[in-house]
Amino acid sequence: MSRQKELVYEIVASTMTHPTADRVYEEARERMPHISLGTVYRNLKQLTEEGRLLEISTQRGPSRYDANLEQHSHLRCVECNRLEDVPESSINFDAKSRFRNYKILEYRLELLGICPDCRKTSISVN
Amino acid sequence: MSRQKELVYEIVASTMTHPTADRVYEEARERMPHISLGTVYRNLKQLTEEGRLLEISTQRGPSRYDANLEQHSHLRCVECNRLEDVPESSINFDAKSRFRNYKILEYRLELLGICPDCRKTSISVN
DNA sequence: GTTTGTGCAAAAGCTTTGCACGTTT
DNA sequence: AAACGTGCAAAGCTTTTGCACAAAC
Repeated sequence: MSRQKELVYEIVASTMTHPTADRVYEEARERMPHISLGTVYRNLKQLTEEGRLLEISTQRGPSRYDANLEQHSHLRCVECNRLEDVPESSINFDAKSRFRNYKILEYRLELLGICPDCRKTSISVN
Repeated sequence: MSRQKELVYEIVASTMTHPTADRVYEEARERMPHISLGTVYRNLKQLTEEGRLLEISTQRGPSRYDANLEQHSHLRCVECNRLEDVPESSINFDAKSRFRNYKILEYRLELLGICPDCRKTSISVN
């Protein structure tokens, strides 16, 4: 585990905002000015493959990364793109193991909505 | 509604495979050889905004399009990338309208699994 | 004739990759 | 010195966009 990889992991793990690769890059440069974007992508990919991070591809924009490995869902505000965790316990879903002869490995639920802050400032949406 | 737009819609609506933009383009060219990829993208986007199509962005690869407007989920095979519909009735989910002070507009559930065909040919996965 | 949509090609956004070099063992 | 990871830059893939022209009204 190189210093760069460690830094990338630490940044994702210490952030609540599910940062994009680019955001991780920005933060990483503050502590390691010569790190490259390619290295950030490489390490994010490796960490994801090793199961230490989760890649979240939402309906819009670049992938975001998450160090919370528990099964949970995400709630994205369609206006500001903020991404929040939703714990598994809030969801009631049964076809976890098998469905239509597929072997289910995992499921991804994305809720799309307007967050409290954006609801305040938008008139039309209730 | 231009002839191109009509064709794009018709191709998506008549296909069960949730085609990508590129796939729609390939099919469209068979019937309208001078149609451009840009036009396909433009029309897919418009049709989506008009609510006549659904854009499905899966965990991997380009967006795919769906003319089935009923609330339903998708089941993607992580091996062959095949994408199948899952009817709403198979899923039990309550936080449809409000959650954590968000206004929920819609939710997206992506199931990841191995389809029957791929399970046959892969030894390790059961 | 004005509006609208098209084809084409260039650009933009996100991600991966080739390569030479530096580090680690 | 072999194996591995990096920085950099180029390339790749998906999608959007500017523009001149064509089609529709």
